[in-house]
Amino acid sequence: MSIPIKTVVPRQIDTIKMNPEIISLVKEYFTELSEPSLQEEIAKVGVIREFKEGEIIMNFGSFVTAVPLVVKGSIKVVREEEEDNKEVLLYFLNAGETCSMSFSCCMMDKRSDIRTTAEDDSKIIAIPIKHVNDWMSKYPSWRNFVMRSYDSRMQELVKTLDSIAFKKMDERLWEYLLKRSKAHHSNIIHSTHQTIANDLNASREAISRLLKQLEKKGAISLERNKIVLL
DNA sequence: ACATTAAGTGATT
DNA sequence: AATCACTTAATGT
Repeated sequence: MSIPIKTVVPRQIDTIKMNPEIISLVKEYFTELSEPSLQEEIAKVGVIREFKEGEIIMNFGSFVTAVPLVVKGSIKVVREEEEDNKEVLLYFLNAGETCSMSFSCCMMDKRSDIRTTAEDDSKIIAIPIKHVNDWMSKYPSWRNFVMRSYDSRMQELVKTLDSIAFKKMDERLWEYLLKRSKAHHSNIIHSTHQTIANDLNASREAISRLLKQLEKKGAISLERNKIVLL
């Protein structure tokens, strides 16, 4: 049988289709981006991408080609210490948020210092970087949005910094658990003690013991691969 | 039933 | 609090 070769339909430049799904997602999760013309542009150039739980979205060293607007799920942002292969958990990105690191990477045209993985099944609107810059001068709300996400991310980082510097492991663990349950909108956390230990740069045994204490206090209950906050 | 992986324990530094 | 050297428990094949 012969299959007719499909010719590429030439696309009119001035009438790129808007993706209506993107418009409604922006309206729902990024209310700050209120200018209709901005929303339209996002709907034209944005691409919806979905990631399965555990999937690596961006690895170290790769060039950042798009800025993500997270609309569903949770994304884990991690930095690696070159020397001894250790990871530092920077933060989780949830719906309605964006990655400040990607802004700076794309504006400096730098390779990524970080790795992002889908903590949950996640969905993002990917904005190709060339627009990210254009919109900075074109749309005040976009500029504010970028600035504000820098600011809140900075605060977040300062918090984790002094958590590491001044807090004991048990407090850090508790904060970590709260953060994760919040990110998943669920008080059930699916994770091994080993993974938690890696995120907090602690040993597995230490985490196991601290979790046991929390269980005794009645704050959580433990099962294999599962922690339930009470 | 057996192998593999996760979690628990105690001793040592 | 880390590391080691186990043990025990849960799960996958």
